[in-house]
Amino acid sequence: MSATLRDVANKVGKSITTVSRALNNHEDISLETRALIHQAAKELGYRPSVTAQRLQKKRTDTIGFVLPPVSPGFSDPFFSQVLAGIASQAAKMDVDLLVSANEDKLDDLEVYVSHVQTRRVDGFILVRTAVDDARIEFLNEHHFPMVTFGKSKIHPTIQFIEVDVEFGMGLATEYLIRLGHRKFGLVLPPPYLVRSGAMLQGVQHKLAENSLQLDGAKIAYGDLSQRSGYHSAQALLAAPDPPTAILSGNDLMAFGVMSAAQAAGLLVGREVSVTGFDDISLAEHSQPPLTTLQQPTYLIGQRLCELLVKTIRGEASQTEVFYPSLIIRNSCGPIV
Amino acid sequence: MSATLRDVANKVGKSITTVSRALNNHEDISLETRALIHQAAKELGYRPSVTAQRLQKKRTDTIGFVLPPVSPGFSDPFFSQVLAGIASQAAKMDVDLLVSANEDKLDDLEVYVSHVQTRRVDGFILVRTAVDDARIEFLNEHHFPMVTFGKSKIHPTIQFIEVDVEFGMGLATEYLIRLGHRKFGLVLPPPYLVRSGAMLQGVQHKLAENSLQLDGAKIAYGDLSQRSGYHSAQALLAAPDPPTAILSGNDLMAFGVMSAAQAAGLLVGREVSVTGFDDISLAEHSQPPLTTLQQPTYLIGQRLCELLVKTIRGEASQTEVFYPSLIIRNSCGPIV
DNA sequence: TTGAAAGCGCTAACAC
DNA sequence: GTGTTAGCGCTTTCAA
Repeated sequence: MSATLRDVANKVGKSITTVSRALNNHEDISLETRALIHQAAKELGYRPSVTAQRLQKKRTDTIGFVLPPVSPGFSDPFFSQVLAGIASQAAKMDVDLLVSANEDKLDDLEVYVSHVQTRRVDGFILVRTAVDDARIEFLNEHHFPMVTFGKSKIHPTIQFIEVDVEFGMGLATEYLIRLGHRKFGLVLPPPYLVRSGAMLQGVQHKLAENSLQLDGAKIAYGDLSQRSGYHSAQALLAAPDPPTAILSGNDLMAFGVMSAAQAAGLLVGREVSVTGFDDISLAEHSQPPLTTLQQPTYLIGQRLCELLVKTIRGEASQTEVFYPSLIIRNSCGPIV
Repeated sequence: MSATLRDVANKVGKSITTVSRALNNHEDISLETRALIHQAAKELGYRPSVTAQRLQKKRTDTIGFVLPPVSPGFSDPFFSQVLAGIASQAAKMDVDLLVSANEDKLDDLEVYVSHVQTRRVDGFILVRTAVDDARIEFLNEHHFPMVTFGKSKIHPTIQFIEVDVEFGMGLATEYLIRLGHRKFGLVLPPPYLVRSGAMLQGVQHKLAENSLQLDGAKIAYGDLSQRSGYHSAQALLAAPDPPTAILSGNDLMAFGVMSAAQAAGLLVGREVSVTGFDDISLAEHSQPPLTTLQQPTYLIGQRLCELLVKTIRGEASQTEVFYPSLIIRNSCGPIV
């Protein structure tokens, strides 16, 4: 098949070792031989076998990413973007990206355990940090490198990239208050996600600052799909004294919220205001275009990867916090 | 770190060879020793090193998937779904999935070349089959296993999974004709994609069957993003004698088309009809909900993976063609 | 039924 | 500067 070190060695009449070192540009090989060997390698189309290198180096130069569970039919465009960022950065840093999914309904954790035990990857990128996160627990116990998207409250020392969602939701809330809204509804991500609680706090703090408060009955939890946004909003809107503004934990749910409002005969942006979170590309072209919180999705992916690889390599690295910005479109309007 | 064969061998006082064979359930090891060894392995938490296995077996048990180019800010939910399907099937078939992206604007092909040369994967899944596809050309030359999503006209012998888009577009066209439409516009995928030409044919054939024909000036090509759908539709709608129905090559562009129509003051589903292709989950909740062609995205991913792995393993396998079905929602209506 | 030995392709200590 | 030797963890002849 493909040329090996031995082939190159034979061709130039040197030992395998010499060839290896020449190709890795070690100083102890004469410039002359180095050039000779590089030349020969090129002619033979030699490329090292990564597998052999991995065995010898006892590293995989591979990082793992487990797709958030997808009910067939639903997938979050947000994470596709993050993944694209990770993949691009991985190429730059010369590591491979191993993407996995749960084998059907197997426990999420199984995948991580298996990958660790078989030494398939050098570290993991975790998304959707949970309040009590079994993955973090497990990896931490085994001193396995990881970075998380969203800081873990329980393990604050783990490297992370964060979007300050509390700040973000505060921004949206403030905006809605200025528009005159006083009755708010929330459609949050599942409560077991760290992000969910932070979002709630963001809203509550901002309301408190303005001497307002949130009716506990006006908080709904979805599963991040439009469908769940739709149903949550239906309930919120059907209740007595319905909210005039609904903040959603992600854009997908916000789309569902808008649909529900429209199905209820409400004009979004006039009779009811809706905000999202993420600013996926669809948000710009929804009907009406969605007011939402933008986060640098692709960049986040890149940073996650960079942080992890640096952590693995023992290089200096630092966590990073992004502050989302409010993108004002037409899904919110002044209270009538 | 983690236990190796040697550790197990030492523990039971047998040779490494015996342990290896016992663990792989070779018949030539007494049931007794086998049980003993399995027991010991379990106690030590032994798991084989995949890297070592790969070196020895000269296979990587890994398949490659290169993300379609993503302009940061744009990513097609359709492919996230496909990817999820691939990943789930990969887990089932016990192979790893290596996901790559182009390092910035490097030629798409580079990634494939590099992976082949360094023997990183055993085969590739290709999406977005092009009319003249350099990737297929290259892999074929090197006798490297691959499956494509969408049959290649030039290399018809390569295994593929196909959605009959010609049939699909025919379905949509027929539906629109029945609604009374006579003036059609098209927003197609880039012409270098096999799919683009097939879609055009689907429309043209159906029109011809009904003694209608398509004005060449009413064909626009987008890049699969909403944005391009928007601009294409703007042009189509601004021209003299504009179409009353616009068929789009994917849902994302259809969203853009709807936005453009709405921006031009047209009521989608009444004054202008729009269809999409893919039926991504957003389609159900767009405003208005999009009439589109459904294809079993997740399943397609699974089949692609299955087909590739079987091909690699030399098992019997067969290409498969899916026929999309028309999902009628509210973006189309009778001609007024 | 079991073990010794070789080798997958590479890197790294240690000599010369 | 360069080569010899060993070894990463595994599978697989081939003997015993």
